Amino acid sequence: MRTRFAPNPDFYIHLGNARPAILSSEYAKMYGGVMILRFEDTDPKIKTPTVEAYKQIREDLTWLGVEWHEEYIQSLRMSIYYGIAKDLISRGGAYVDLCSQEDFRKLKLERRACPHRNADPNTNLELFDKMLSGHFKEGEAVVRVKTDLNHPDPSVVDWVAFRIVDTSKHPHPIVGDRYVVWPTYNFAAGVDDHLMNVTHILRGREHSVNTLKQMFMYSHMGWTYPEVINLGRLNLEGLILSKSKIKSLIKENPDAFKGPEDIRFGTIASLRNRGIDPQTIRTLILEVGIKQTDASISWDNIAATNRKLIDNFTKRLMAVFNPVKMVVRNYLGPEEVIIPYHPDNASLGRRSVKLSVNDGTLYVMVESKDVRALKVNSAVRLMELCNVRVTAINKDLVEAEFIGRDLTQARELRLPIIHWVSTDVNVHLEVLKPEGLEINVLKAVGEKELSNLTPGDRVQLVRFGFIKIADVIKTSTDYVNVKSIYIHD
RNA sequence: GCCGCGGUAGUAUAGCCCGGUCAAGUAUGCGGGCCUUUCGAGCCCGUGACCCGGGUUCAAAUCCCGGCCGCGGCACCA
Repeated sequence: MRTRFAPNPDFYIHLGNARPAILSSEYAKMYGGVMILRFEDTDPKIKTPTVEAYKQIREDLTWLGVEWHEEYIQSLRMSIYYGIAKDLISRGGAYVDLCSQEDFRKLKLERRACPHRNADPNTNLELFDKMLSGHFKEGEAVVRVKTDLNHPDPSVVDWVAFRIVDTSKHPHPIVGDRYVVWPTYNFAAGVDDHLMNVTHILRGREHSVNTLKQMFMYSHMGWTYPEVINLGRLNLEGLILSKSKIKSLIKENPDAFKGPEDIRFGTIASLRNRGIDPQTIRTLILEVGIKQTDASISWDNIAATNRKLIDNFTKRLMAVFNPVKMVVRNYLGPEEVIIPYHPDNASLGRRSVKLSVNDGTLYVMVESKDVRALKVNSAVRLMELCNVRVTAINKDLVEAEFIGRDLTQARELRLPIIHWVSTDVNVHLEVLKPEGLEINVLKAVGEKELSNLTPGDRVQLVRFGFIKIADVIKTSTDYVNVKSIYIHD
């Protein structure tokens, strides 16, 4: 079994592109076959490839865990295409058409042959050489593959295999202006699938007519067409995948977006920046499978899958978003507590949290949401620290008294367990949370330990959700600002 | 408009080819319980779907026809 993934290197790949890529590589792996990566960069003018895109696509695929065994770049295979073209012309399967586009269209709709269709192969070969030598300008000549003139779909009728592109005006990023005669997608892909012995093609449904077109060429050449599986579109709830939409958004609001990798988009780079694990994407795509129907993946599903993958290996820390001060009188605990990073995974280690204790009084910050649930005389457990009874609730201050440290006691009293942050020893935390095309910036006070993280680290903020550290800015010894991205609950 | 492909719970998917074992499985979501450093994870219980209408048949999610809805294609783009 030999499969291939064949992107146009004109932009970043997104979740939708990941579907054929992952399935192709997975099937090849499953049957001990070979997976091919082929860059289809034969349009220097309209979908102009960019040098960065080749690199970016390789990087994204590697990150996704897609392994390929062979790699090709079509713009470096031009002489192969020219050779096959000559063969095809000699066999009478293709001809050089000098009609204008409009004239040909009219004839085609009347199901009539254009005057060049019946020229003999030698004349066509000469004309093709003239094309190659630069005799014709853009639009003056094309090579057409002979098909059924009565085919119900007009686009299939004698489709274009080569056209002229003025590469002095539209240079190709890899081969510059070396060639002016460029194969179309159907010619180049069709030829390569045969020459590369591709056995199974997995591609989007939008290519279904192309299979039909290419089969005419295959029959002229006496080749057999590979198995084709058309895949439906993949949507990602709440995120923009469309290449053209992303491009125009960035163009219209250059300051609002980071680039194609902005966390509000559905590119692979975006998902990576967002903190989604590659295995999450693989799992979901394999779950969706090879159906022809469109599928839309919900963020809930992504979050659930991702959470399962990372939860056990992710440190848990505390941060308070709408801090309210709490004083705990008669405090009989230590001035420092050691808390494991994860209750079930001891290998993540432990950290020590310095408390603000003064004259037997403990000072902490708690979440205003939790304060609202409190009543005077009710009790609550400060997670991993101690149990307290509330004595007074003022606007900006909750007064309480220490009643013990025991977790068992808290269990018996069925106390709510809330998280907290030390009043003196803490850091500022910003969480960027994408909501559609907006980004909400949530501010919090977090425990000091957050400043020991490095960008890229993922942590769980207890009772809030998972975040990915973007930046740790230490402006002075006292003030640390940690910037992060919200991943999911 | 023409050509093609689809429509199973909120979402995604299994089953459809080879009709009965499907009073429809799984994941996620939602509700509840146990457990726990959490409104998380895990375990347990519950919730919820075959687009509509005809036909074939002893029997239809499954086969046939029509309708509706959705998607794709109709380029000298890929």
